[in-house]
Amino acid sequence: MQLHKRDVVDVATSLLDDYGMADLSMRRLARELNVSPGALYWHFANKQQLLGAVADRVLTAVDTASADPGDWQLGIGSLCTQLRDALLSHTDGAELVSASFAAGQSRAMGEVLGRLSAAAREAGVGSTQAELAARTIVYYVLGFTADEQSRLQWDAAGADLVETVWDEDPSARFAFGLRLLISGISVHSRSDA
Amino acid sequence: MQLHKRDVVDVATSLLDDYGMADLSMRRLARELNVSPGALYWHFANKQQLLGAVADRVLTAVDTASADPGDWQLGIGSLCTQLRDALLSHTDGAELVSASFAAGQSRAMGEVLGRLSAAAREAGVGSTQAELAARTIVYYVLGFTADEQSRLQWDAAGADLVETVWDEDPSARFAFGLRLLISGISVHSRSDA
DNA sequence: ACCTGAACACCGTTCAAGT
DNA sequence: ACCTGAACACCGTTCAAGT
Repeated sequence: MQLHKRDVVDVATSLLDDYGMADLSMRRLARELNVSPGALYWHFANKQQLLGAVADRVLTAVDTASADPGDWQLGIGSLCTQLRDALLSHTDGAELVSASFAAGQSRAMGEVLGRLSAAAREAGVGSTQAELAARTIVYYVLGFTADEQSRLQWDAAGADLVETVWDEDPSARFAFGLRLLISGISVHSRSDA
Repeated sequence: MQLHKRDVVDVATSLLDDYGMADLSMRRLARELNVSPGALYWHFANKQQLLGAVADRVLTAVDTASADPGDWQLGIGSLCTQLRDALLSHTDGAELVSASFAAGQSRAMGEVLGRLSAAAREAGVGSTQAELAARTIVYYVLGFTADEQSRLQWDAAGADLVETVWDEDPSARFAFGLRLLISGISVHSRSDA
């Protein structure tokens, strides 16, 4: 039967979950799909584009279209929490989405950025600065979660008992950084431009 | 004559500057040094460790030991500006340092983190939160600069005229995000813990 | 239109053996 | 102690040729 983009992304995602990014190669993916490596290049221009599609699949768990909550601080908080949860629910999820975002291959991250900008404008900052604030938040969420996930996966792999202060209540730690950013936005929404 | 770590890092850095991360391979590096690939593994455990050494070389331009300026906001600002400048002065510098930082292979980034924590404590936040604030700043600087650099390199390579709002005064844009974070730290340094 | 086969030009890492 | 040679087990991508 025919190979469809959907099947490719499905299998790629399960490969990611089971073995991580290092083992998510075009050749291995083709093997798993029982096609030749070249077949993938009929459906995707290159590996980056394929990874972008997998990133967008991971991000389907993030609701980027829900009605505005009216409270911008809450809006940012819940969106970022959803984003972090989505990344943590796949092996190397943060690394994958970071790379795809950096390469400009994730449509979904574009939407996240849009929602965050909207929230910042709602807070009362100008639209140029709202875009900047949104990006700052994204850098934080991706950086924090990639860090968290690499530690999680590191001491899930045998290296027990190394749990430092880092492993205690990551959600609270995550929320703290977010509060820092939200406070910053608050400050810049009144008085000075 | 003998191969020393210093020579390896020297040549690796010039390879990075001339061809970028994608072409900084162990085999290519060995070729350039007129040794066999295996020789590198006498001096470095693996590629990650070697890249960490190159990252630390890039970061020698960042002064992590200067006397405290007394003004923590200025201290954070100048350190981050130095960091960004250092990254921008090597091809794929931000990507390299990001990866090495994530892999825990950069001694220098550890020192940057320490200096930022100290500045946050000086601002009046608790030491646990100071560590978090420092990481948040690092995620921002690395994320912003990697983004900036990839755009710079992209439209240095032929794709002219695509200059959007992104390319106008990146330094001012960088400073804005930094101000956001510094404001956030200010807020959390008084009243609430 | 969609895929195979086979090639091209590479990788990182290991390790017996040499000096 | 330090390095070579050669191997192992892979990569991403292209493209004529097949159906």
